[in-house]
Amino acid sequence: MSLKHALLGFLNYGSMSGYDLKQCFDQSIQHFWSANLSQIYPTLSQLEEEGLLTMEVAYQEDRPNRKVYHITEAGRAELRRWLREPMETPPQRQPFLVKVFFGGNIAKEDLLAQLRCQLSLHKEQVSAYQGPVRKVLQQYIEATGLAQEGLFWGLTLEAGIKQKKAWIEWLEEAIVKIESLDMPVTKD
Amino acid sequence: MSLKHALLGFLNYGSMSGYDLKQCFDQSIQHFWSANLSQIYPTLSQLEEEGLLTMEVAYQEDRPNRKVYHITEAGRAELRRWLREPMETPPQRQPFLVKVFFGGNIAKEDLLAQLRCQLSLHKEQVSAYQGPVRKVLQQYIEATGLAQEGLFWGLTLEAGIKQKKAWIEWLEEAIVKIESLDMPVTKD
DNA sequence: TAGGTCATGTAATAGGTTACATGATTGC
DNA sequence: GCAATCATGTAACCTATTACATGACCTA
Repeated sequence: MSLKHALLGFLNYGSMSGYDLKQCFDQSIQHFWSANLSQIYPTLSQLEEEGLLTMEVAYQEDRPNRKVYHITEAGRAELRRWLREPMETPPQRQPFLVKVFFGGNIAKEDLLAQLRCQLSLHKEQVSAYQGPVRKVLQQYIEATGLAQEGLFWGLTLEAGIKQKKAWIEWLEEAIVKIESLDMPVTKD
Repeated sequence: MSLKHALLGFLNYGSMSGYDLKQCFDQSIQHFWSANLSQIYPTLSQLEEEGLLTMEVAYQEDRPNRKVYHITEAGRAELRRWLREPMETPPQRQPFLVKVFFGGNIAKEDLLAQLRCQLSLHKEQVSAYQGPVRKVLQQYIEATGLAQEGLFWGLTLEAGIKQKKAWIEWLEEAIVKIESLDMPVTKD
């Protein structure tokens, strides 16, 4: 499970609570991975049981107490083991392509509306990646002073941007092709 | 759920058994969707209960009997409803990028090995898409005589190829960047 | 005779989402 | 007064994967 290893990865930078980890996810890897608190908390307990983390309660006044997790040597070893482990390319499910595949069942204009909607969403996202997301990553690099890792973080963003751009290109071409198509208009 | 609607989509071309549907999946949409028989069978029963399909047993000698499913008017309506329904872009989880993000924890050569492995896998897949997968799709178009839908099917293949090519480009660039990097070699 | 095709399923497990629950403090 | 932030969780549900079960026929 990548979630486990992402948690180990962040905790290897420094000890944190589940709540903190959620912020880390949202601020630095949300463009290719996300997790809910309701998934993070039980997973942390599990990692503790497995001896990959230890937990310590930080008592606070005025605020709820925090459970601060620390990575163990076994945790570090497991992280490195996983990072080196070979992997295949997991099949990417694309529900949108299911719609295109069966697009002959609806009117041309309805299909085009779908494609145009996806196009604008992907354009928004790529703008976000190139603007705010990149900015937050940059701040993250400066805050941690991890220049070396900053390069890897940047690479993951580049990957996201490339993917989005490929979608945009394809959508634009698909729209043109479908527009110039003779298709029955009456489908209800 | 896209699986349900993919099943409806195929059954709208013609009545089939679960086993047949599995072949349809493997022959025409496996590059963006896949399903196991153990998932298809219960889903078909569910669709029948919902009144979107009807079932008829085809008795056979020498072979196990087949359960042939037919789409109903309600099923067709549901398919069209779903096809027109607006959707966002589902977040794509990329476990490989998690590895890159935390790549600073392993030796440069180990990371490069991972990138090169992914590169060769994606290259293999894009070749398959441009060769055998395209061929099978072409045969499917000829067999069904559905030229109009053939265009949509082709578009989904193009999308897959674009995605793969984007990955390949990114991997090649990433490899070059990481190769020219000064990194501590000793990580165990 | 061993493995593949045809044809159906169930059960267990894993991974993720959504809803629900609690409760104090801070800012508008 | 109301929403957001901080901080933790549980429970139900959905989707998908893997393993298991059956059994006949066909091909190498």
